[in-house]
Amino acid sequence: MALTDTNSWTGIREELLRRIHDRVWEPGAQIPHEADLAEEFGCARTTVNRALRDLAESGLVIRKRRAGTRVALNPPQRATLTIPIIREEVEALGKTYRHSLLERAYQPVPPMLHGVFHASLGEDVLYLKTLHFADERPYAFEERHINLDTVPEARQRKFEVSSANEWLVHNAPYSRGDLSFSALNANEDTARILDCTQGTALFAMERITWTGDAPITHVKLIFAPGYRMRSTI
Amino acid sequence: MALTDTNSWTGIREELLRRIHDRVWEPGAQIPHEADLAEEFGCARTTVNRALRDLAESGLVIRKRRAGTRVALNPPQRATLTIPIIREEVEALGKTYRHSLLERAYQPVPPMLHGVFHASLGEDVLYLKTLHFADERPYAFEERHINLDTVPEARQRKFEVSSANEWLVHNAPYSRGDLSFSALNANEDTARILDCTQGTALFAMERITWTGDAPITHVKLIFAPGYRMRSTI
DNA sequence: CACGTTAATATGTGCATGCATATTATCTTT
DNA sequence: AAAGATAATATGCATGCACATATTAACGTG
Repeated sequence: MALTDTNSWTGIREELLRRIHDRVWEPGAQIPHEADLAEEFGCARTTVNRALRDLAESGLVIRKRRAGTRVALNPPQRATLTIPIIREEVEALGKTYRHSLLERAYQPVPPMLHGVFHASLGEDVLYLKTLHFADERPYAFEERHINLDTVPEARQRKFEVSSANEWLVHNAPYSRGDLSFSALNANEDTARILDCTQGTALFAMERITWTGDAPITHVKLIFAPGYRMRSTI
Repeated sequence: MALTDTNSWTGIREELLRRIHDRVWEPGAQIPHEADLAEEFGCARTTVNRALRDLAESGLVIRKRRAGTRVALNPPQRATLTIPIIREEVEALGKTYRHSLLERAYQPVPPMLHGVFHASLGEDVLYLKTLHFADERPYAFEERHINLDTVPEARQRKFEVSSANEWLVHNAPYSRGDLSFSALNANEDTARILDCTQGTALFAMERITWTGDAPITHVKLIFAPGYRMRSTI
């Protein structure tokens, strides 16, 4: 038995992981209580708890009070992806970033968003169209709606120097958000803006952020051809 | 000062969050040490530690030994997305799932994967082409390479009844993986297979999983038109 | 003054313990 | 026997303490 260092919580986590991987404990099976494991590893229950909590967080085991801990039947395949600020993403590629504001207007809430941005908001929505460049080549096209009820200060901002994204990140922290990714064919407009041929498959990301119950902003980002969003599990 | 319940670690986390959101502590600024906070909240240092650890995990604060804790300058926008087993995803939509194995062959490692599946593997790679259906309509097209050095048992499997994905999830747990998403235009083959017109923008997901240093499998999933991958922040 | 050594300090983590809480099993009561 | 009250139990969480470790600041020596 290749013993890992079993008196650190990470060590214990590794050992538990090994037992799950090696099917010492089958999927769905119950594993010993914290107290027993603590005794086996010769450590405090707190330490085992820490390890189990961590495994539960990553979805590998399911814990319920009184019911005990069991190995997850279908270990959900979770990936955490970091959505960077576009400027940083571009600069990380070693390219110079620039953005240009194509349009800034006060618009009625588009029908698509009536469900989230309550229709009662009337005209109080700021609409922004921005193009992000990497080394002077179009990188992503952004359409954004900002809820002025939630973020009235946005009215004063031109968003010409610093992008709306960065400003909002720093000034209107959100508590939760919905995110979705899709593929779409470039229409005439986006093809022109992103400098590609019509019909090209483009990667799109849509996001709505909220603070509490109030929507802050809706963004749709359409990336230039060839974009890949990467992540690790 | 709207006081939250400050003698639970979650309560303390909320209060700290509030101070960050309300800019009591500006981005980049140092926040008091655990000991001071513990005294202020009248709780044990451990409890404050727990709260701070959690905030650090979600990227809102940066912690360094001796250097202290400071509010993150650019709170990274992290999203955890769960990659479901296709069958479950389809069934969750209330549709009936079916898959069909289009091809099963032992192939040399494709050049694209030489970097990961070491070329020395020679022919020991199982290649699978699978089509997943939802209510008898194509849902996703899957191309997969399985490293038979790592998972020799796969040689015995036909993968006609249970899909390779499910079998691998249960029989070859991975320790890490690379994931990427992109958009592509349907070529003649994929258009035929997914029953759409050539050129349609399709959402694709690529994934390589490893156990330790040994690659297990590479999958490329191309979804039928209209697919959206959703997540929450 | 440059550079390596040492001390101070903030977080990281372990331990023993006790109580809280959710959930299940068991024991009543009707 | 069905329904409701009660006890048992496994995890969740807080406490106080001690020591480990990384990092910075201060110090001292050539």
